[in-house]
Amino acid sequence: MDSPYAQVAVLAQLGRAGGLFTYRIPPALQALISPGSLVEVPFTNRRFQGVVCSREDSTNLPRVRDISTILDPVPVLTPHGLRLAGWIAEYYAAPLSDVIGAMIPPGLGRRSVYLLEPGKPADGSRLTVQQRAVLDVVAARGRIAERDVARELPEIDVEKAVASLTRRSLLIRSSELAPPRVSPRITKLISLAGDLDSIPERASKQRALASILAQRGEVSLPDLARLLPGASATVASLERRGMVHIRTTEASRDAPAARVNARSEHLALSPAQRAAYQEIAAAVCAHESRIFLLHGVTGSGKTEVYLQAIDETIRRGRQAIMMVPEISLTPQAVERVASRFLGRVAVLHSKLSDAERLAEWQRLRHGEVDIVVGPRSALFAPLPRPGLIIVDEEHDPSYKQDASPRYNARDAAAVLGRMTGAAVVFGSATPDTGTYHAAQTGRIRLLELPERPVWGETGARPMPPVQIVDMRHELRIGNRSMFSEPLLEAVNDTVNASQQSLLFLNRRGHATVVLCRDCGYVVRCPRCDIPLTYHAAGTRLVCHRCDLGQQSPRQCPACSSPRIRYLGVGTQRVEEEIARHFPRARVLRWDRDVTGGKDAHREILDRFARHEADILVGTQMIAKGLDFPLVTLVGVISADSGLHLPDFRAPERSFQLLTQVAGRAGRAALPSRVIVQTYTPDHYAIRAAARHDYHGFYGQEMHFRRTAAYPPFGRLVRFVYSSESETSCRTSAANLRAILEKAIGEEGITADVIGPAPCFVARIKNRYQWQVIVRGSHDLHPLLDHVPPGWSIDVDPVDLL
DNA sequence: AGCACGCCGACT
DNA sequence: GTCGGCGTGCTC
Repeated sequence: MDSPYAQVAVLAQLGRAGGLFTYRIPPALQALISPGSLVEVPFTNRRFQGVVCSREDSTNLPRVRDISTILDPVPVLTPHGLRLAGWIAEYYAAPLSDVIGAMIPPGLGRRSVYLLEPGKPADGSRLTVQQRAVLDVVAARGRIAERDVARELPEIDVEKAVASLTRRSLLIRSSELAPPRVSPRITKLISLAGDLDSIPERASKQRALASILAQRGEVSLPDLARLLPGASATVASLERRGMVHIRTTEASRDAPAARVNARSEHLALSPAQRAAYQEIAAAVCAHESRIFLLHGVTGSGKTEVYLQAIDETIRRGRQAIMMVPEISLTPQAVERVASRFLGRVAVLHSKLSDAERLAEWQRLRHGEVDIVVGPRSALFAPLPRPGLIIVDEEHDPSYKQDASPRYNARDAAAVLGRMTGAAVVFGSATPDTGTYHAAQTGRIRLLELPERPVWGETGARPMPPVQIVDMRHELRIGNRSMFSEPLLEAVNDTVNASQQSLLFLNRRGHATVVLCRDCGYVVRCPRCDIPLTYHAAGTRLVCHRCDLGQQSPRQCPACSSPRIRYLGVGTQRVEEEIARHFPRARVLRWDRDVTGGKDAHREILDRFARHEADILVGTQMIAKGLDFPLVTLVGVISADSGLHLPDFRAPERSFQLLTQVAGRAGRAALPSRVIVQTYTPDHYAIRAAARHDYHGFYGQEMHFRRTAAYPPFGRLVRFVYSSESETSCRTSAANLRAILEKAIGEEGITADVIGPAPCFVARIKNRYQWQVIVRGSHDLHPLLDHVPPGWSIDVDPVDLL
């Protein structure tokens, strides 16, 4: 235990070499430091945070510096967390320090603080007035945050003075553990305190606000602001008149859980659900790290199986992780967990501030909650004894992180399960073909829920029939609109029946291409080369890759023709057109362009759920996990978008998306249907989705994958090079190909090299992207050591775009 | 990330 | 002849 050295993963982007450095543990810290400890270490003239990975008896390095301090008495990584980090770093060829950086919450320190270097007084040095002033402030305060110095000395260029001082070691820059400064979210609640009629006629805004209050009673300020822009100023005026009463409350930051006011009870399980539950529960009880694939059609009640398995886990004193693809898109599933296990759930969602995230992390670490729900990072929750790890919608590509470390949280979950003896459940209606293949070959246990169970008195809920509409036929009969006759009729019937429709389109905005009718010029993003998309709001063109916006041209930039045409459709255009066809129907749109406050997305869904609209138009965001009982029609405007992308998984993604969207229909007892518009009605992915036939699709897809040696019959590694110079991409890529071919020979691996070629996304923000892909039947890791720096390495890529 | 060392154009 | 560009490489 008294090994004098430690390997420390330094939490700074220190290029390659894994970011691991050896430090001496000073005697005073000997008893305090163990693997997983968060420490501060000197690094050149600065200090960084680092995590101790191991203790060492000796070192042969000529110069080893001392660990400065220990920042937290409790290790920030559990032993199994450290082992998981090691596996991820190795398997995904990422620096260990990057992996550990991703595993501990941001906001765990990283706050820049200055302090005087001990034993290096400033006196002998020549200092500018500015530098002197900065030193004085730091000396007076001891440790002080950079921004606080700037605040105290507004007239001084603090950054410049500090740069000079740190260069001479008169000041050193270090970081300190930021205390979780979770300031309470104060909400003002406004109510009417006087007589509405005493407000003068001409203060119309005040009268309007007061009448809202008269109608609704107490209303929160944010809610008022939504109803009446500029409400806070109006409230202030009313307050001066003594017309309103203002009460402040501390809103809970535990938003999703807090919204749930009633604890829900377990539902009765169908025989298939019960069988699945019992196998999972048995594995949990036996501390057996089995992996299950819970394959259940949409609406088959996978969530209820998860919930009861979680219950079993926590009753046995272990903890559960439930991963969901993207939390803002699956509010309903999250709320079910929160309401079933009131007060025992930490919800990690993307909108948490650093301080909030840290607070949730601390709650988990201190054992205050034993269930964590969140996106892929939930896998890193600091749980002492995980007993169950659920990966909901396991096929979802968002489980793969698209920046270093490029890990797949689903596959890492399996590894963590093995390390901790936790049961792992992958759930999906449309499993990843690789996962299903593993289940077929017995490497993981397959649990099937083939039917939608009957709950309560509502009767059977069959899968809705899917009608494929051939849009080529619609063109032939003279219908050039985006809606086929059958779809229009169906929407009409649904509106008339006071039921709801979902219209799905895989594309935001208004028109997809802005084109000159005379010369064919297409307006493109100057940085990414892709056509810009027309958004009706503000007549702006937006790049869907880099978000750059510009005005739509009045005339062609190339030939000055005024004949500008807008081709293709997006959600905004569908929304407008549908409103034109059905003027009496109430239409809502839900996509990434939805603006407004934090809860704007949620509000749209809530309004739709309360039947405040008849038709919801959306992108693939509406495909996931939503459950609206009144939805009896799902329309897919164009099933083809995405199907023809240059990626071998395009059919699989299309099949999954269509199946998921279709699954939004018929969640309750009402008869429902799905209409799919397509120009390729005979494509096997579309036909299989229309039949709700996963196994049929799987069979065809496996045949193709085997022939092409693609996963799961082969392994892939993708290498991407990015540079402002296309030439440098080209030469680097050619060089990499040669290196890889040589390495394949040397290592005796069966593999081939695909490329080099520009990525499908050929340019992003002025940087060209080139890729080289290796496809092989062996483990390809031995090749990775040969790859020169500058290449991003993606092991098991989820797309090749 | 910084900051060094190290080879090629415009200046006292 | 030097000052300075940022291209590779190292930091325990």
